[in-house]
Amino acid sequence: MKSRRFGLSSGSCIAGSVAEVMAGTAERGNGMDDDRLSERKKKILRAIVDAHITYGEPVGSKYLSEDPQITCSPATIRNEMAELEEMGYLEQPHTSAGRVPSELGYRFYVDSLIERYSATKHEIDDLNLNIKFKLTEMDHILDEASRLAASFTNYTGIAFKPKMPSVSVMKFEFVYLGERDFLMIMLFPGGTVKTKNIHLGFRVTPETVRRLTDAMNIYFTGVTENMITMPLIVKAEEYMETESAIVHPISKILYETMKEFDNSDLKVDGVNKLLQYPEYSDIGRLRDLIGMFEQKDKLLDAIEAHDNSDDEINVYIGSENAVDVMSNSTLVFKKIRKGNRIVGAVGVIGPKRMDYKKVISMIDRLASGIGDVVSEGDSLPPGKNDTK
Amino acid sequence: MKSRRFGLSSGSCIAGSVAEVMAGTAERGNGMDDDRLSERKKKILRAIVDAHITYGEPVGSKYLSEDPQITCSPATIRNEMAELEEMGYLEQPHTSAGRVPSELGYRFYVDSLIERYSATKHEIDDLNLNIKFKLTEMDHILDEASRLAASFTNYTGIAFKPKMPSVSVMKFEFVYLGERDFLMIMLFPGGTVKTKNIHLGFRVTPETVRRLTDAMNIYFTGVTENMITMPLIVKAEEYMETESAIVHPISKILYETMKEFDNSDLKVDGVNKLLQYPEYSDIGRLRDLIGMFEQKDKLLDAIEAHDNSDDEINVYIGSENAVDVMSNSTLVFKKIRKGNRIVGAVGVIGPKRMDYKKVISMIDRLASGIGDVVSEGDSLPPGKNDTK
DNA sequence: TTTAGCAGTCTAAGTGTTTGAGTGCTAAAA
DNA sequence: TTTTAGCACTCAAACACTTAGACTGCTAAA
Repeated sequence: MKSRRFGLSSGSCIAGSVAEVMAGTAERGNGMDDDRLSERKKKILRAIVDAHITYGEPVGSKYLSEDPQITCSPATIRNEMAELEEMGYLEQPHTSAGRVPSELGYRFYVDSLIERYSATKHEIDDLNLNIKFKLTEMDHILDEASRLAASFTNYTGIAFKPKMPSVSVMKFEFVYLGERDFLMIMLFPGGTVKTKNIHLGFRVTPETVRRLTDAMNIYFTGVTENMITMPLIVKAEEYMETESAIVHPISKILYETMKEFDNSDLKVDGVNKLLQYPEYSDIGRLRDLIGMFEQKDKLLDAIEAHDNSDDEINVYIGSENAVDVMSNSTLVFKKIRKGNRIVGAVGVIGPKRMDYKKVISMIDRLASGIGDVVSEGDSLPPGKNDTK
Repeated sequence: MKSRRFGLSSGSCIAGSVAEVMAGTAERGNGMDDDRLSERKKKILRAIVDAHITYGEPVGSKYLSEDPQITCSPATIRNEMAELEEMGYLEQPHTSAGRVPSELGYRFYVDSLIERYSATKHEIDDLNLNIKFKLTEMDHILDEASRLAASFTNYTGIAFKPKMPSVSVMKFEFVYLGERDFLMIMLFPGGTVKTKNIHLGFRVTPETVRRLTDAMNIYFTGVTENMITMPLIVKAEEYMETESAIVHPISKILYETMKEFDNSDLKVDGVNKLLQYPEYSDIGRLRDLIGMFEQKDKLLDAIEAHDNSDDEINVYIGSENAVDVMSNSTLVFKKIRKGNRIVGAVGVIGPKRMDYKKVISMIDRLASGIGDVVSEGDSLPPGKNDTK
């Protein structure tokens, strides 16, 4: 009965041809030297990782021997597996179980695979379409990015916005609504628009609001958060002459609005996707992980900590993650570049037994795609006519 | 060992004095006649519901006999419980277990309790503060409402926006950004502001944009979705004279924006809260329920279906819900009124064994509080100075 | 160096037993 | 008539025990 578990995919060994030279050297400096592995060992290791990713259960020698790519007998495979285990690539949950990839095993798999998977044309089109369609204003990028990541990979999606300490308003606009109410519109670089409803304790005329527009555009455009000083406010007040009282509340709101950029932020979407994986069928463990999504600081730290400068996909497997509730999960993310600035990151969290091929490819494209969309107009709003 | 399970709260019987006359008649017309219940039966039933809500396990006669409110012996309690079971208020998971409230039992409890719980002062203040602070623009009301509901009750929060078929723009505003780019700002009644980035295939001057502002304000304010007709567009085009080409894309965006109001929408927050309840420790069941949150239509139907006209809290216990994956859960929600229009609903979903006292009180206040905030300016934006 | 065969290990599943919480019933007490 | 004490009964949960079978590692032959 148990042997049926892998029966569905007798050809589930990695599709590619003979393993080429590995992609670069291993990133995380454990000095992993995959030259130590014979071709046959590599083949077996990959087959094990593949099978385990697909079925989630330990992989035995008998099953492997049925793989057309592997030509030797179960006994030989057992010998090889014993050596792989000794070398740290495999683990055995218990004596009479098959083997499971260790974190080092996954790492080998990921490193040797990272540069040569390509998604299907359909997937690419779908993804690009979604990026174009959904992501047009910075405001919602995080939301949509995490949602896309979740829906395209079937793991929990995360999207991260770092601190952006020195934003400044490109242009102010005010709309008079009534005696005590008007609308304050701030345009930021990159197409972000923030709108605030202002309700005053005193009356203003449309003319005052018009002059306020001038004053703000003269004195407060290009001004970053910590450049809002008393002298500047006084200047604006002088400009407003008798209506100087309006400057103070407005500058306060401006300050608060700019402060919103100064916090890093993290969106998580598709937590429920994890429910389908038996790894998280232990409610306690699931709760721990989800608890971490709630106090997002930890995850933020985890992402910000791994600030290696390269632009590549980051894959942190199990205990490679600093946070210990993630020691049974994998975090994959990639930074989003806009020109040469990092404006965020997007990725997924899932079981160590993650479909790395797909995830890496998807997150790679997603991050690049978002970067492209966001960069489209660096000083002008991006987007086609179908915006919001 | 098992007797310890209720040991923590020997006084967990309902705090109130002798049960008063029940609040109104039972809503759902099964003709439940609680005059059939003696005072003692009521007391026992309440104690059972209370204990079960707190500890989540069947309640036995011995435990009840320790309740200072209940003066008779376990044997008598057993007799009473047997009768309550016969009358349908209690159920027995198996012969040698204690009793658990049936749905009818919960219903009795809810109906007899619904009018006389009051939250602590601290809770009320906290809730009001949060409503004031967080909810100022219609755009984010759903998000925040579901989040508040979840965080104040510790169950999954939901917030619902019905179709609003006949909204119209109060005022248009355009901001010129560059040769091909400008910003379209639409003010809707109730303080909702929608901003769209427009990127044109041709060039425009600031003057064109200014005239467009006039044209739109003349012809398209107060116009509902299905009133955008060709004749109206032609009129606006005539007004724009040589720059008439701009009218078509703008009116299309207007139409699309107004259509956004014409869909009902549902936000769910705090799904993970359910993890803490043993009722959902069965991953399969949890998955079913969460699956329903994903295809929100069902839940929308469930809420829209229960369209009884009263303004009271709606409590749907177990199979009272139309959707069958919810047959083990309770849905509590209340509609949000703005003046005399229903603008949404807010509520929670949790186990049948829900802390009804707290939930009912909280949702009641939350819905009213949101209604108040939203109503503040019916034709003007609401909110104090600290908006967004 | 590879392979077949075999003994050994260990989990998962199934079975039987025990424990105790809780009931319903009966007969005595109030 | 109502309440209570006592007792026999039931059943789920916990535990111990057995069995089946999926693997392995080892050995000796190919």
